Amino acid sequence: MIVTAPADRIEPREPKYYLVKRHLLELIESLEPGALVPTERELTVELATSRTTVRQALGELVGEGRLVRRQGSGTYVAEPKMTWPLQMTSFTEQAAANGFIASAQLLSSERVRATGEAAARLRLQPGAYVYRIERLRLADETPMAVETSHLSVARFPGLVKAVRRASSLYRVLAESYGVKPVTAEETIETRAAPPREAALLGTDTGAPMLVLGRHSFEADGTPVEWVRSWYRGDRYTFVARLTTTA
Amino acid sequence: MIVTAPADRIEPREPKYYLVKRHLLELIESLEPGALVPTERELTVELATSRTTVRQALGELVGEGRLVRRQGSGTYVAEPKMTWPLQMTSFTEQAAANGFIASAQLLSSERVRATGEAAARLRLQPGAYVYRIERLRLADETPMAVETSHLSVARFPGLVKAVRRASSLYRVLAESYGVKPVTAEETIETRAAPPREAALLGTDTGAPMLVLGRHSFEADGTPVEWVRSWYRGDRYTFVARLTTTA
DNA sequence: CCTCTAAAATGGACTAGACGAATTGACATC
DNA sequence: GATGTCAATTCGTCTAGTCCATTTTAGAGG
Repeated sequence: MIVTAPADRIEPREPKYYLVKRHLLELIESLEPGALVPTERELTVELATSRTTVRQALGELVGEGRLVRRQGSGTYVAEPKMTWPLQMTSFTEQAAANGFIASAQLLSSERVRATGEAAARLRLQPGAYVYRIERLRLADETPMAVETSHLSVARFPGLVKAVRRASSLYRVLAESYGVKPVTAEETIETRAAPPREAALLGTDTGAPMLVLGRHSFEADGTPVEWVRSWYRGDRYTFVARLTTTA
Repeated sequence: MIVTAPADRIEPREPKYYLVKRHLLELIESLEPGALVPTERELTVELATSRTTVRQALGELVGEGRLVRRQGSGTYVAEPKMTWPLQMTSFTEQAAANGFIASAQLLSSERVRATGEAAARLRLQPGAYVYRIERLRLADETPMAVETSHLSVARFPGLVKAVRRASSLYRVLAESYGVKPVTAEETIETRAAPPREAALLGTDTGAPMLVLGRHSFEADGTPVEWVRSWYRGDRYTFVARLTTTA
């Protein structure tokens, strides 16, 4: 039994690069991770197209985590993506739950005046001071995300000193300030990688990224922090576990 | 107080197209949604670059939902993104909560033998029959997602007939079969739009998309359905609300 | 005034090629 | 055998252009 749509079915025309992409997908599925695929110039000859078109197809497959390009070397079949849970636990705990050792590399920490968005999120007067802590998050030495946290200076005096020694911000908040976020609102969207984030995460400028925003609160509803994290879209699949609250 | 990273800071070089992108971002922020931005050929002259480079910058901004391109007309500043909650409620209820009227357009419904993944997800023997229902989800007539659901034929006999009349699959499950999913695992990843999905959602092949997979279960852990939905990455920001379960 | 038609303008897809940067491998040298 | 050097190969970036599809605009004709 096959029932097709009643009406005005759109028949999209397939761009040429998409034919190349499908050809490559078949090839990828017949190979093992790590295997070398033909060079861009070989593909232009084989598929009778230009290098630009081949690169567009390759680029999408790289962005989807199916291929890895290495300049000077070649293009290879990628390892499968990792899944990463969205949970109310810290990065450190999430990593541990997945069998990784989490660490953080402090990129910068500044005391700045809150911009409109940060001030609103943290429920502060515009112009109030906030810490802006930027860290590269690693799981087993592999860079996973670039994370920029915003916290109120008035609320957490001396925070940066404590953070510079510890890898878990949540532990510092709990142990030094007695603050424990219990709810959070997490947003997810797609973005192209800026040069800096791309370099830190070992990918190319413009590669598709997943940007997570976390806005976390204490039990009484007081905002604790506002974080924006950039993850490589070709490496991670996010997983949220949902239940009926009713 | 500014503390920079201790070590080997990478100084990424900025591709030329990224300079164009930043220039355009400034322009966008100075304009209202709906405003016309210069044509590609004008930008080529103004920024002393090639059209390919201009188009790369424009393409990323379109993918991020900042610009809208209309062939034959021009490129315009886009409306802000919509946020879409990840909740254990149905599409119909989610839309209602956001003030939209949800509807569905049936694209196809087939009775097919379960592939490896569908069989595993629904805990069926490989080769068992499943319904594969493909629907275009609309909120206030605007296409939001292309949704492909998989459900066991043995478990829900005659399902497609019921679905053809109703817009809410969850309501059909509850009213006709007495089945109510209470937990779900939702995965989120980035993908480039295939021609078909792009056409259905009114965007271009290759545009960045968010692909949501939903795997839902009854209270006793029995899998109910497995769904894959394609959303336009330039239109929606997903939001998950998290709480500590401990 | 309205309607139809043709031309102009715009974005969409693609080509062929240039040059640069990173890697690899062969080869000469020690 | 170990090491350094250089050339070939690979991907990375960018250019200048062609041709097409769609939309808009201007004008001709009623």
